[in-house]
Amino acid sequence: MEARRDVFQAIADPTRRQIIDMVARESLNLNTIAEQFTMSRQAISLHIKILTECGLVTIRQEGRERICAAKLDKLNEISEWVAQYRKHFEAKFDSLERYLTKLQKDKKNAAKRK
Amino acid sequence: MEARRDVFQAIADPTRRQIIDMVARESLNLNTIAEQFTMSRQAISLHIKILTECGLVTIRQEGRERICAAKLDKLNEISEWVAQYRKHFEAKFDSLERYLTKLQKDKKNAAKRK
DNA sequence: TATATTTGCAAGTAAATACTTGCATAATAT
DNA sequence: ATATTATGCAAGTATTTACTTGCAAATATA
Repeated sequence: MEARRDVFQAIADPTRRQIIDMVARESLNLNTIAEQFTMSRQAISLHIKILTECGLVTIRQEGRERICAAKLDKLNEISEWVAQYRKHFEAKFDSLERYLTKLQKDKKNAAKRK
Repeated sequence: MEARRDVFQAIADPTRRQIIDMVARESLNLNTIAEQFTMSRQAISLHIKILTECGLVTIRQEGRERICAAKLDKLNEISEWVAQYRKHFEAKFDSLERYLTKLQKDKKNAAKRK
C-alpha cells in the first residue's frame, strides 16, 4: 500500500473527500472523525495518513490526541488543471464571466457618463 | 476491473489525464492516442473506456476508426467541489479577487469623478 | 482477392487499494 | 495505581487497478 501519492489520487476516494469535508469545517481529532464512519478506525487513520502525505491535512499532537486540520492549498493543483479546459465546459463558468463582463460594462458606462 | 466510475476517479490516473489533454486539443482515433504511449494499445483502450464511461470522452465510429473527442462538462463536478473550499486556499485565487476588487474600485472612482 | 490497419474481446498477472483484526503504548481521568 | 481513551504498528485478506499477450473481426487498401 505505497506508491503514487498526489492530490488527484487523494481526492479520488469518496471517504477521503468526506474526511476533507469534515475537517474543513472544524479541526477534529482522529477518533472523532473515525466515529462518523462505519469502517474501522484503522481504515480512517490510513486515509488521513494519505491526506497528510499529500499535504491536504495537517496534524498537530495535543496530549494524546492528534488534531487533524484542513490545509487545502494543494487543491489549487486541481483547480488549475481543470481551469485549462474551461472552454470545454463554459456553461457553468458563465455566471462568473457574465459578472466580469457586467462589471466592465458598468465601468465603461460610468466612464462615458463622466 | 469494475466498480466506482466517477470523474474524480477518472482523473486520478496520470495516463488518463494525459489522454484528456491530447483529445482536448484535437479529436484522435484510438491508435493514434496509443502510439504516444509506451504501454500497450489495450491498456490505452481501457483507459479510454473508463473516460467514456464517466462521460469525459465521447467516441464516434468512422469506418474502422473510433474517433475520441473530449467532452469535459463533467469536470464541473470537480471544480464545484473544489470551489466550496475556496477560502482554504485563497492565495491563488488572489489574482482574480484582486482583479475583481480593482474593477470595483475603478468603478467607484469613476462614479466619484462623475 | 490478399494484405494492412484499426479495433474488440478474453484470459492472465502484478501491484496497489481499501479494508480487517489483534496487540502495544502513551496520556489522561478516576 | 488502575482504568480508560486515543492512537500507532503489523500482519493478513479481498477487491480493484493497471497492465500484458494472443486471437478474432471488420474495414480499407494494394
